[in-house]
Amino acid sequence: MTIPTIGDVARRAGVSLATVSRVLNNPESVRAERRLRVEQAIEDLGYFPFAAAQSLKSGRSLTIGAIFPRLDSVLFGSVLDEMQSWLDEAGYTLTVMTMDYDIGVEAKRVRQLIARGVDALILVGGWHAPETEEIIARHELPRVNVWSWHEDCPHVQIGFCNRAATRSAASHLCTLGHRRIGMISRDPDGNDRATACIDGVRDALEAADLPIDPDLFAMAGFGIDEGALAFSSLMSRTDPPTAVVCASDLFAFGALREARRRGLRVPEDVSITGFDDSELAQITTPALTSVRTPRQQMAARSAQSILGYLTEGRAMSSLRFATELVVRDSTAPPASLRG
Amino acid sequence: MTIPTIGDVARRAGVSLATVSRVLNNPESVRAERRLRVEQAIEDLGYFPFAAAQSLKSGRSLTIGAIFPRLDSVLFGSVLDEMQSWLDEAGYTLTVMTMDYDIGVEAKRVRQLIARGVDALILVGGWHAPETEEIIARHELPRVNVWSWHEDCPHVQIGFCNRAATRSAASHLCTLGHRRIGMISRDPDGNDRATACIDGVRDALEAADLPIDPDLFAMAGFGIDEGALAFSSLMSRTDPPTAVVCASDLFAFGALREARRRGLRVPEDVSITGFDDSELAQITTPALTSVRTPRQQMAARSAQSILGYLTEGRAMSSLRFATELVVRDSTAPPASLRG
DNA sequence: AATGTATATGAAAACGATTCCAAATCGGTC
DNA sequence: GACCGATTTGGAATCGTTTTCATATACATT
Repeated sequence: MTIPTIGDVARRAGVSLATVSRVLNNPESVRAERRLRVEQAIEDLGYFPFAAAQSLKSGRSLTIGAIFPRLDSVLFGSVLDEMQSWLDEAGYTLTVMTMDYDIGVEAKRVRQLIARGVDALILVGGWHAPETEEIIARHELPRVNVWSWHEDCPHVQIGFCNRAATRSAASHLCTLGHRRIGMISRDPDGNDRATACIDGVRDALEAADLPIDPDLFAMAGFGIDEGALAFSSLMSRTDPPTAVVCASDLFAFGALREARRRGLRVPEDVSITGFDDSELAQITTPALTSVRTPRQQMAARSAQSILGYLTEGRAMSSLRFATELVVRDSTAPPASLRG
Repeated sequence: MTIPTIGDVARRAGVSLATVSRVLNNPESVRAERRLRVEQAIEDLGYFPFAAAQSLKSGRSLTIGAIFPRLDSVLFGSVLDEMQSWLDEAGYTLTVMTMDYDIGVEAKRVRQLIARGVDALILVGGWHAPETEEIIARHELPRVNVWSWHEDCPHVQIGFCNRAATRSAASHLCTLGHRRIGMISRDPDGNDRATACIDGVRDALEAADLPIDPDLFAMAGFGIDEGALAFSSLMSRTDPPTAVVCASDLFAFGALREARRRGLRVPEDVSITGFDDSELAQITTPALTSVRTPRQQMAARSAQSILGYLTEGRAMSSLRFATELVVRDSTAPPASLRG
């Protein structure tokens, strides 16, 4: 029970190593009769090439590396599934790693992926550690930033404007008449999406001539529980907001849960908006007003872009998708404005 | 700007390749003075070993392969995060692939992972294609089946009894007085978890002396929408069930949504149970009665088990975790039994 | 049938690491 | 200071592929 190599195949088919390799990589260049013999031998032995050896010799691995904040989120999961399916057709494989919103960890992951010989890199967001940029540049690795879009970014980015996204949510609340608007976002440190989300809310407040109260900007790590906690701290203030913009649906779900626990009605007592428009946003009570982000498109286009470059040498280019506020039942005018 | 190899390091440090390799893999065997020189050279050049070459020569890749049905589910995502974090400490990396509930695709993935030289395999469930078993055996690859547990399984399995899990949900409904109980599950074909889930419901019905009506066992593919559809077909019958056991929380969420759309009250008009007890189960209205599955434990123990084997040669052993029915607000006695 | 061109094939040299084996160096003892 | 055993070191083979280059074969043309 030993594992067959290309040599075993060659011996069994009575040809040279080179011919077997050709049958594998460039079948038309081998005369039909021998090709069939080789194919039969491959079949008989159950042979398939050892990727490490291929990678060592050819310098490519048919593998794309992706580094995501985490996997335990429907958002990233569906994006990965979509990317996989595109890459699959072209014979490429995705290797996924996580960095838990820490660009230091990200740098380490990039190194691991490069050590593994990935042919391209997909990173989330536009801010990365200097070592990260340095090593990517040194290896001249194609890379795409997804999930964000900045005017002045020197790299290929396939994403959307997070700032415009939360701006639309906050503007919606302003238009409804809210004057004290809170926010729950991730730590903006080293996270361009969080930073942009916060800026978007400030934009809207400024445009509506509302004061910006730093105390109304709460931070949370990840997930429903942390969202609930942050919402709780916001609503415990002596002068709580009448509406809260959440930078993720999960935060909003947590806020919803905490509101119910406190006996606050949504949207009568407090309006809540989410971010991402996950499938779940439709099934909560009340259904969640949320910003729809172009996840499938980002996934598909970034995969296609990389494949185009890798297989046909086509230049990669940046792409900016629009977001859309999906208004449902979790937002309404503040109590003070209702009859 | 060229990528340094072990040879470049050796040249810069004025030592042989072998010495650099030793500094990397067995530092104590190199005298301090030279070791420092080598380490300095590694630092200067930003050198790190190319995994493909290491893997080719050493026969191991420090990589574990995992094949999951899909990634766009909080369930699998959190499990992967947990596994990653354990493996990480030991210097191992997880390569994740998906098979979309198709054991034929799974067989292809196994082959891809083996071609990539993974040191061990994590598979979901106990049923796999014959080629899958054959190739794993041939390569003598350590492997763990997670997510299910069968009395007679010849492989290492770290999971729980799916049959007992849905049995507990269905029994709960029987105890509440339901006599027409429906079910929404995945296609049992080639899926031992789905099969076991269905059997569990039948067990409970039999134990309660209730007839088994095949028409009340609906099938759905994946996700909220398909769950809604299946629920819809169940409730469109002339004699619809008064309670529905769902083999996944997502199906249950879909059922909840569809129930609301049809003006059915949950649990007054129909009871619904979920499966997995995802975080979201607490935030729906009504909160979902669901079977809690030991996802974190499965992840942690399977990672530990594999690491124990790989790094210390400890034998791997099977592990069976318990499940627990978490009763919330989506289940109640049927209308016929209430005042 | 001889020639020339185009196409198929094989031998052998890489790719970048690890590791066996033999040679060199070390430290301690007489 | 020479010798011994133990420890460090380097040379070279090797892992399984791909690919270049030279050679051999096929086919078309006269």
